[in-house]
Amino acid sequence: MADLFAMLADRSRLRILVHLAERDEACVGDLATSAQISESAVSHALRLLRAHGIVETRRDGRFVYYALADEHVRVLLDATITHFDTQHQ
Amino acid sequence: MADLFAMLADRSRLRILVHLAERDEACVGDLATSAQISESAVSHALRLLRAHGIVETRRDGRFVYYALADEHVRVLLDATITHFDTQHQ
DNA sequence: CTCTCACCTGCATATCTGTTCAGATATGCT
DNA sequence: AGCATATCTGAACAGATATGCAGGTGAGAG
Repeated sequence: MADLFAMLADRSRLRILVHLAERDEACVGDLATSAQISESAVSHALRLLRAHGIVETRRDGRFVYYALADEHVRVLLDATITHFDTQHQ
Repeated sequence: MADLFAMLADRSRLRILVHLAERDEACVGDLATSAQISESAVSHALRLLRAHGIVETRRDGRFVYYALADEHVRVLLDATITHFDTQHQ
């Protein structure tokens, strides 16, 4: 349980996950540009997320598409986002 | 947002928070024994949680009672707990 | 086969984090 | 005031973590 939260406790990973929650799936390069992180860092981050079962991959030619593996993470993110929206005006 | 998750990303703090979620409030010594952490570590943990607005304090004589500052954290914990219950049988 | 593109991986490093220890502070009691 | 209890604090150490770099892999195009 702490492990799950630990995966959400990093700005880069959070950005990636929020982008994935919005788009259903995305490839590494897109995530790197939209989240403003180097491709290497994105790759490292995705590896961790994948190892923890938070995202899953689909290969299509040269591209690897990542998506949330589990609706629960989306729910958790949504809940937290709306909390912050209502909390800080 | 990452900061909130970071506070939940530690076994000791999680234990403390779960105990607080069950009991409404508790003093440092009780949390130390029930969560099986040294009083010093509990104190450090509670200081962080307090600094992040996750718990709040009430002094009563020599005792300091801690409680969840915000229903949202309880909701988040409950949601995650039930998720893990349904996930792993 | 070679080249390019998209992505991955190991290493090094700098930074952060949690815990313990020792000592400080605060409160109540006699 | 002196003492005991409850909690706090700062320093220090060990372990974890995120990032950039340099090179490696896999897949399609020419």
